[in-house]
Amino acid sequence: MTTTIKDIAKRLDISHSTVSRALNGSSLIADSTAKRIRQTAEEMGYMHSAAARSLKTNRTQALGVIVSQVDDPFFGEILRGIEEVAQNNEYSIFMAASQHDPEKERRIVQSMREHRVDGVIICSASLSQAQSKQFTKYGIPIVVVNNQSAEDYRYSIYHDDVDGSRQVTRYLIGLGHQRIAYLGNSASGRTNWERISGFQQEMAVSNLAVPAEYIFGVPGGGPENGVKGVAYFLALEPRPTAIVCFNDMIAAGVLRGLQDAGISVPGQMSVTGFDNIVFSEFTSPPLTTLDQPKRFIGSEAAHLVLKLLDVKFQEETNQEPIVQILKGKLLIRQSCAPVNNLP
Amino acid sequence: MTTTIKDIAKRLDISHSTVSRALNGSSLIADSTAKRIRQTAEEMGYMHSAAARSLKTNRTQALGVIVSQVDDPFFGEILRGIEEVAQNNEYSIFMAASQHDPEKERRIVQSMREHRVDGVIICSASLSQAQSKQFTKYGIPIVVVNNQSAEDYRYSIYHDDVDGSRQVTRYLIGLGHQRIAYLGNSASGRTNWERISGFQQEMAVSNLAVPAEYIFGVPGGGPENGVKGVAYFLALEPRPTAIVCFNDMIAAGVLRGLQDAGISVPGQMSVTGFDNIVFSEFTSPPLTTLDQPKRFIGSEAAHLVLKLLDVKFQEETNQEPIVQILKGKLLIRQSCAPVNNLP
DNA sequence: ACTGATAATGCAAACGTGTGCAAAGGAATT
DNA sequence: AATTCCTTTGCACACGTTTGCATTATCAGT
Repeated sequence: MTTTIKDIAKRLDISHSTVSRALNGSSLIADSTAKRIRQTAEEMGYMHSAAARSLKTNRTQALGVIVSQVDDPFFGEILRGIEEVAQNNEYSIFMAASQHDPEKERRIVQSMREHRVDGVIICSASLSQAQSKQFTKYGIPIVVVNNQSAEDYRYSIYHDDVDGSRQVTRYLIGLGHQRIAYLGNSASGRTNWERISGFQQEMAVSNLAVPAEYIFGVPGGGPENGVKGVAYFLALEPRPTAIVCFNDMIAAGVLRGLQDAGISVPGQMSVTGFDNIVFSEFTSPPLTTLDQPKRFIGSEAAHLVLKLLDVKFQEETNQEPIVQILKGKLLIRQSCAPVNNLP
Repeated sequence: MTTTIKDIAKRLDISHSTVSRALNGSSLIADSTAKRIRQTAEEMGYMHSAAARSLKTNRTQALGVIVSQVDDPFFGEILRGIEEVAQNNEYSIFMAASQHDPEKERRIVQSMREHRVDGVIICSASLSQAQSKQFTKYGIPIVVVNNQSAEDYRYSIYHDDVDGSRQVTRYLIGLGHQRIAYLGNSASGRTNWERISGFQQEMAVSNLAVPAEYIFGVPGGGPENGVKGVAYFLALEPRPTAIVCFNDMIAAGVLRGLQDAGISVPGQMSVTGFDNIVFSEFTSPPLTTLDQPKRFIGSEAAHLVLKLLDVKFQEETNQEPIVQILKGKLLIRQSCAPVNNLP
């Protein structure tokens, strides 16, 4: 049997309420008795029952984190940021992957409601509005990271994809490129639009034309789609001299495709990635990419939920939406070069 | 207020025990009333209180997963395997990263004990014996995945690293290599030893000598260590013609180092990885590596804890240790070639 | 020595469930 | 019509905490 607060009380011939207070550091209890209690609690291997406690307090000290895929290295880093601040604030995390499956989403949301998580962080999972309402309806605060759906959430952390995409494009333009193509991921919503938009804005600033066929979308964010995309662009006439890719995975596929086609990077074609996932440094050539502060995004998201959970905050504030937009930084490596032969 | 079982009872002018039974599908309740109850439960947006329930039942339907790093792509895939079967069996998962920090480990173990997780899966976190005893002592079953420490656990899932390493080495020998070096990760315990051991065994089978300086250890599993390692091997005389790397990350670093040194792969040097993490396919050249069934390892681990939790199993069995050893498969890509100029 | 205030502790109810046992209501058997 | 039996429901307690309130012990001030 696990030892309870009452066991300790009995052993010390004391009321269990005293034990409870002592263990929670109440100032009501005399130092001497508090000390004795803590000591025998230790001896008996006592451990709080989170269940019993949260039954009374309506707090579980647990956060729910919903991610679309755990094995996506991008989420891995965000998760790390979240986990770190959760841990530092004595919160545990419930993790679940939706895999873009509505039925799984339903079950995840249900399970998290049953466990009465104090708050929820949704990572790029395009969770349906209906599901997320299940939380807000019952007063469970939600923070959304890099929201993909068009729906608006009150509290969210974004990466500034427009700005990031502009940085990348500007760099390429600075290298003298004029025929720049964009390879997007149609399966991704808002993120993709904003990256396209940033690309177009920056091109427009420099009065560079973007023919419609220079913007292409592939149906996913994996490397295999980069291979597809590059095949498309190579068939174009005139051919672009640089390709801005939706993310690093796709860019890796593009590099592979170009190599197979015997086109040297960056000699004959410049390529950029996006996100700076861990291995983008080890493609060949190393990928010039936009370093998105993933871990920081995660930790900010966690800080935000915790803030929403803070009683002081709940009272004082007018409950205005909080949206935090973080900027990334261009990371220049070796996949881009100046155009040598202008058209 | 969240609606409780009693609210439903009151609304239907019925006892709350009847509601409880109906909602748990007890056969005692008449179909007609059960139906009415389920329906109004739905209407009122009722959701079980996991806390209250587990207070009575001593079951939380939650598993703890301790990992050393969430953002390691290797663990990401294992996690996915775990998460999938947990979800399919109505279990939630508590995730925490130890970061190799003993203090964090302590807090994680405490938190999981407080939350009374039904079982724990430890992934390559070299959790101290003292901490893991905290679980077993209180009857919480543990399954260990790829245990690094020398300590023995009753239930564990291993990858057969000896066999994997032999497969890789045999392949290289088959290509005609005779001077083969091994680049290990000294920070990793058992895994590293076994991979070295497999390497040596296979070399011995073919009567090939392994000079002491051909086995080198770097202090970590990241790519930067691959760069270090390759510098060491290149200075050797005679130089090896192939390098067997501890894992894909290190191999990626080796590829980078070789490229910087102007040595072509696989023309002048063959390189192998280990694990087959997602991007090993996108290094240049694509890495020949040992495909470790990571997702499967994860799902097997989850199945094993669930089995340990099963009452039937607990009764029937003589409680013998269960150790499952899974074999990986050599994945031939383009980082290895036959030796052209034998010494 | 008595009052009043303060510090420390105990009592008991509640949180939302599950479940053994008793009870009620029929239906079936005698 | 009385008995037995089965089906369905309710009663009441327990799970391990927290917490408002009452109670006791302690002590200073008159």
